[in-house]
Amino acid sequence: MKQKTTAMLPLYRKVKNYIIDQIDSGELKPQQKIPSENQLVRIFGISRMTVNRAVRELTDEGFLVRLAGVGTFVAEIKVQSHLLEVHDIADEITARGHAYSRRVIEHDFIVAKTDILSRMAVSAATPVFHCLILHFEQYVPIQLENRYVNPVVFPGFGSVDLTKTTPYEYLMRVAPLQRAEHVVSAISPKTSVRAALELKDGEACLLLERRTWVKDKVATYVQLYHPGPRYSLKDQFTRK
Amino acid sequence: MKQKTTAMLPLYRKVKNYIIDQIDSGELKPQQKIPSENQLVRIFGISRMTVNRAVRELTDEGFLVRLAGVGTFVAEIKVQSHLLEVHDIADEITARGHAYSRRVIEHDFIVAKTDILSRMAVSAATPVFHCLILHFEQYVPIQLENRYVNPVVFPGFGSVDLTKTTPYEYLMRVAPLQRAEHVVSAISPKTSVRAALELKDGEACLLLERRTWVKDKVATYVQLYHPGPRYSLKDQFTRK
DNA sequence: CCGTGGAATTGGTCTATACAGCTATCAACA
DNA sequence: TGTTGATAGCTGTATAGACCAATTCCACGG
Repeated sequence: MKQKTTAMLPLYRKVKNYIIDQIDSGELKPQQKIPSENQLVRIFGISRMTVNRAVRELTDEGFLVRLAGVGTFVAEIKVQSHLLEVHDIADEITARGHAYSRRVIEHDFIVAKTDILSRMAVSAATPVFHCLILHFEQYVPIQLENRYVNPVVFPGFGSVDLTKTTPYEYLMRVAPLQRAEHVVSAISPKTSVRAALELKDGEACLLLERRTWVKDKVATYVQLYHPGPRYSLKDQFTRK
Repeated sequence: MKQKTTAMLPLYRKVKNYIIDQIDSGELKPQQKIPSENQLVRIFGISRMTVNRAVRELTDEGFLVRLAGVGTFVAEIKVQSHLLEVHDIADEITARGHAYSRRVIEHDFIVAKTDILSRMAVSAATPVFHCLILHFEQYVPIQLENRYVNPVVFPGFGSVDLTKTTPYEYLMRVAPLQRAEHVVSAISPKTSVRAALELKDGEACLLLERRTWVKDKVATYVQLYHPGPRYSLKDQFTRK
């Protein structure tokens, strides 16, 4: 029986894991310098070509940034890939040079309905954090954020001042995520959503549902409602 | 003045370009075997490690598939990356084990409206191919495909029998694409679309617009309409 | 006729070494 | 004081050689 134990991993994979684990655990933080190739050579007792491959691949994958003559550094958290990058809506809007504002409608600690619970894979006895925030671009509502947060992963979320910090900002600062799932669909909004987004009768709504994981636990489940006439998702890619 | 000419590219990059160019030009087709590492060593007169790096990176990037003891082959066209993979809807449905069928509503050679022309970056004097196809999953309409095809890139598209071949199948066979753009939005369908997709009054519609490029020319522009209640886009990613 | 056991081919990994180019530092010099 | 220049440490690329593992194929023997 052939097991993929750590012991039989190729050396360059071990080095990659060594570095990734330090980033995940927080021992290595963004901007921080990692050991040089020659230091890693000494640490592992392997050749520099092998270390080089490990570090180069992590760089290609976006975890590290290298600067010849200076060193190798942990990259800023990258949470994108795929069309659906995980961004802060506030950053996005200000990046367009537009005015951003938001209104925190709810921020509480609730026992969620069963459909939410099942999506978060938490037991019915566990209350979860919840918030409902309306985001404005140029004073026009552009996103309604209905978010559920797992208190096991983010125990401090209840005491965050969401008027000063966006959920994104807080969650990213506390724990880097490792997995995400997106579902995009078009819906006819319920009246409450329609009212919030100032949609006319019959106008459609783009719903983006996102689940993120931290250490194999669902960290958050969020429903992002967007006004159909004023919002679209765009994605480009070129190869080579 | 330092120019990034071909001459001063690193060797492994030259090998990568050599292979990619053969794929792009059609000299190497999917499934086809490429020269072995030792053959490339002889062709370029460089060391195997360098060839290995080139081929390994192309494999990581999805252009090639390797099989130890057998050889290296050109991968099936990968036109994904990002959430919005470019697939054949027919394959997708049959892969789910469902019945697939389609109805070709229109297939013609028209002078498109200005908004279409501008999206395709062709002059007003140039007629383009057009087709309108309704796709069914289990005999229920699931996608309305409104496609415009640049005759400069695909001169033979007008004479394809779309009841036997899907546009995707034909287009992919004739020319691999190099760039794509997707825009996802939620709309309230016009009556014609609503009727085709058998939507009830007030039901939303998920619109996916896609432009693809071949050799810096817009090859196709397609609008894909989906019934909101019966369709969603899903995307997952895990790192590591 | 079938299977078994090399041998050849191919990819996967690793080593030891080399040289080029870039950058920060610091000492020597004008 | 301010500039120059050497140097040490870093990444980037490339080489030649080696061993292993997976696969294919063919010759040989039952």
